Amino acid sequence: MTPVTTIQHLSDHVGHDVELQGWVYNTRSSGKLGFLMIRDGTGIVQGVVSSQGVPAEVFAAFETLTQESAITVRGEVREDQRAPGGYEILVSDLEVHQIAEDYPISPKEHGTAFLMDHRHLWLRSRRQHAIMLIRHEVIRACRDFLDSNDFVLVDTPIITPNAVEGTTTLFELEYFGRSAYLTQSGQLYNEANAMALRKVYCFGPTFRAEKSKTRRHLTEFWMVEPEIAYCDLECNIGWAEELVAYIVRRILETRMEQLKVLERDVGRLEVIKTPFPRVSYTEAVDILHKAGVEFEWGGDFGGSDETVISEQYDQPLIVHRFPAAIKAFYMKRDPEDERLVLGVDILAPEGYGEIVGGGQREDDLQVLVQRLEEEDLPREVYEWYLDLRRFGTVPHSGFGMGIERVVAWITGVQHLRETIPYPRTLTRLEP
RNA sequence: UGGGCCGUAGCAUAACUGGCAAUGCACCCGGCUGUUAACCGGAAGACUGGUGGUUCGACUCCACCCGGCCCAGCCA
Repeated sequence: MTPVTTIQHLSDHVGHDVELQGWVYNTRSSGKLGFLMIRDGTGIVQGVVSSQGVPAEVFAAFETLTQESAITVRGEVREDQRAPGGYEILVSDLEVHQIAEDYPISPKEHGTAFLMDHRHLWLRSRRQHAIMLIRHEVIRACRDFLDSNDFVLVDTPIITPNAVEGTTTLFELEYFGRSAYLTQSGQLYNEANAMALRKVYCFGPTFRAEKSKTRRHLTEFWMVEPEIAYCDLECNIGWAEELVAYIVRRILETRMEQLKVLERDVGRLEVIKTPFPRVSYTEAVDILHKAGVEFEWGGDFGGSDETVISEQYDQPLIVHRFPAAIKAFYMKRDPEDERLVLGVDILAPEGYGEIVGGGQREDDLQVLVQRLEEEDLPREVYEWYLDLRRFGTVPHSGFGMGIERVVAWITGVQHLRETIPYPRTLTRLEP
């Protein structure tokens, strides 16, 4: 009985017969010598089919194979310098489960619109496979880091009755005769959960109906949001930078092969270490001025501003203490400067933009009520949230980290749409 | 929602100043016992996104429509 294995474990079987279950990635042939690239979901390996070494019907079966046909092959694992990857299978038996019809994605170049229309098939390609493995590892690293530091996963609702930040566009849905919205952040619920369980996080999909058409935006994306009771801005920054550094370290430890497939310059990742450089918003404005960028204190940074600022460093950059006017109502005022709030963003290097946003929350009932009024937000729907300031209010902080932006930065891909299996954007709902 | 660009064979591109729509890949047929996105030979495949206009003649110029991409705003 030939043991079944997977391509990622082939090196354990050199010199022995194995069985692989997979799909045809590509075929080549030199007359009576056939080369068969086999893909099995864990990797790609070359199979060699010799007309002299196999029964005639096996070689005939090889000749019928098309791209993405489903097959089982058996044969001896060999180490061979001529094989891509260094290992190959000397095929002795080939079982065809299905001959695939004309596969739309050829090994040559395609446009992104075409590939996105075939996203369900594009995921089989080497590059997308590598991105998905890294995405998985980024998510696992987030969970491992938080779990091992005594954070409790407490889920927050996807369907919500009102906006977290009134101004942002929400996806509205009909909920048994009344309006409801898809969540754009679990934060307000996180704050309640932190008062119950001290250190918590939520991890789930987030929805923004913004009409943004840039490579940095999706309408549906995944976010991990930690929230910590008895934690000020400094404490919050510490958690955020340790999380980011942990993720980078983990990917370098476990996914070097995938980073190679993506031709990522890993030197840019290997230098990442805490503490990250910090600048206040006001210092960041100075950086812009010194770089010759026209920018008025009080405004929000645009994508190109962020790039100019973060390019001064080879580390993720922590920007803190923003003007209150450009941040949400729940951000705590800076006791040392009333114009500012205790917010923090982390900008990824190499122009990948904001990967983390958060801050210390306003814990004073009167100030919070006043901020709601200033923002013209309906107080009734926030009554439960205000309860958190009536019953044992304490300093607390939290942040959200966008998974796709982190994956884009680590993998070095240009567009967020390749970092999620089925991207949802302004112009794309299928497949 | 503004600004810019683009729609040509299944895919990726070309066609100069308005004059017979071309090349590569994929598919099909044939050749090749070490290929590396193999290679060599052959065949097939297009009302050039839509509607109208200018012209002897439109892939090419003009108007409108449809679809997409990039940039900006907003954000993670």
